[in-house]
Amino acid sequence: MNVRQKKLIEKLHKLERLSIEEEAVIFKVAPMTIRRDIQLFEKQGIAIRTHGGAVPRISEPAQLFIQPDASAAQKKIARKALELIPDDCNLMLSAGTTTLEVARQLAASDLRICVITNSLPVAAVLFQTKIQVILTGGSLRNNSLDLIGPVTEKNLDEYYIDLLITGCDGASAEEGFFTKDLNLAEMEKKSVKKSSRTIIVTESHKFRKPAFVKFASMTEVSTVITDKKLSGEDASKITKSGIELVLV
Amino acid sequence: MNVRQKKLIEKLHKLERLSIEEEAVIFKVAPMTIRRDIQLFEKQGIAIRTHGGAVPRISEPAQLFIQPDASAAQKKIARKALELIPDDCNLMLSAGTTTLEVARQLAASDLRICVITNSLPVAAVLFQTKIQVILTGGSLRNNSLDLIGPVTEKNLDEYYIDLLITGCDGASAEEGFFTKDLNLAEMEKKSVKKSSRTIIVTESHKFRKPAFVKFASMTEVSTVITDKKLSGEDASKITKSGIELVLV
DNA sequence: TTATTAATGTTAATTTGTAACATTAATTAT
DNA sequence: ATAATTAATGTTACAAATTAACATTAATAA
Repeated sequence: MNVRQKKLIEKLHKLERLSIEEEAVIFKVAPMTIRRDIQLFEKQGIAIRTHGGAVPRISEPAQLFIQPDASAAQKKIARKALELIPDDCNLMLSAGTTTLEVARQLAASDLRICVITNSLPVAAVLFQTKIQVILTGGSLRNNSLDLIGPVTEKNLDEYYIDLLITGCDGASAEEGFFTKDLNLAEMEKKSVKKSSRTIIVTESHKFRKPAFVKFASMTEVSTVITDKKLSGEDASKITKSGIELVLV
Repeated sequence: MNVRQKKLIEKLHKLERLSIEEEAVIFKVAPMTIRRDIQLFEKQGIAIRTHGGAVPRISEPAQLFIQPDASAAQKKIARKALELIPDDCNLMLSAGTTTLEVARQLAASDLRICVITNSLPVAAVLFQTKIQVILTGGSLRNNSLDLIGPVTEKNLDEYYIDLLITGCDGASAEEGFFTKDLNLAEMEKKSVKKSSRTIIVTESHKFRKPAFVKFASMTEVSTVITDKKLSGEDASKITKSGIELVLV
């Protein structure tokens, strides 16, 4: 491994793309030499060759943090949620795809707040932004990148929470909000009780499938943000119980 | 966005590579069509074009979890550390590049243990393995992916720890082990005191630069694993104070 | 139905990649 | 130190992939 190759690898580690033509000029060697370097890096699993260059190859643990992009509806819901977050507050963001989208938009916003979360993807998105991130401790679930268990709940006692933003696996205009996991429900229950205000962010189709365990009744939440496809019947039920309903 | 394009994106989301030739056959279209699809995906930031195809583009939060590969010495040290981990124990793995390498090797091992850590990369590496992962809560540091602070320390009280494996920023055969960060030192002190045994894993060059804050004196640790470049003088000092020294 | 637009296919020219061999630089043995 | 050997780099001709321009087909609107 020579100096040129080390410098090229350094660039890859900095997540830079390599252009064969450019690097050949920089190092004053034939393009073929850079090409051979890049072939070596690909064999070593460091790079992926592109047409005319190479890009860094991301290692496996990092790939676990890839979360699918949010739907258009989720993006709109998240944008609306952001408007309801006061500056300089303690926000609890629980795990979920819609809440992750809230985190993404928070990362790009000017809000200076403190976010408490049990979701590793949320923490990852907010890492190295203006936002202070606090992770609840606890057991890492084997199927999703979030923390649950008695210690997670105990951790919540350490903080004052102004606002909770959470999603749900299922919902009902009469009953309230549901999740599929019993342990997760316990954690959500505690969060709802602890925080001064609760905003539910969820796509409207969740209202057509109540899930396993209830973690909050409708009257326990302050605001529900969902999309316009919500049935008129459900909408009126929610508003009648005095809950703020925002349709996007 | 048509059906073909949706299916191609699905593949990318599953982290699969696309081959223009293959996909052209699968969807019974001209290679040019697939090429155009892939051009679109690149514009959207979903894919990176390679020579003859495309690979999924990893999103930014995931990229934060990329940690440089361990050195040859670190790999050897980690391998030795693994031999000293009993099956069915509670292991505390603190944050650091050498401990991360221990985690990588643990992930590939047959050990069935529970790992408590304050490092997000360690948690990521051990995610979805046989190993149960517990994260301490606390504040996410802005420069490194680990958790520190009073709540982190309080979290440690919740667990019994058989063995602590940790690295250091600096070391001295007389004084003991050091770290650069005051808050981190507090956390490390507590870990050392809590755990029945402590193994230090560190490259020998750390013995030539004592760092800022001491978190453990030499007699508080059980074993030191380092490379053979350790000076004979340091080696004899360590063994004379009754500490097990393993040179790899 | 026809006009218009969008999507896909086809082709030739360009660029990039490969493989084989030539040349130079670096090691090793003598 | 010099020759022999090996490794690294350069050069060339050829193969493959990409691009760009235009032709064709399918889809949509007038």
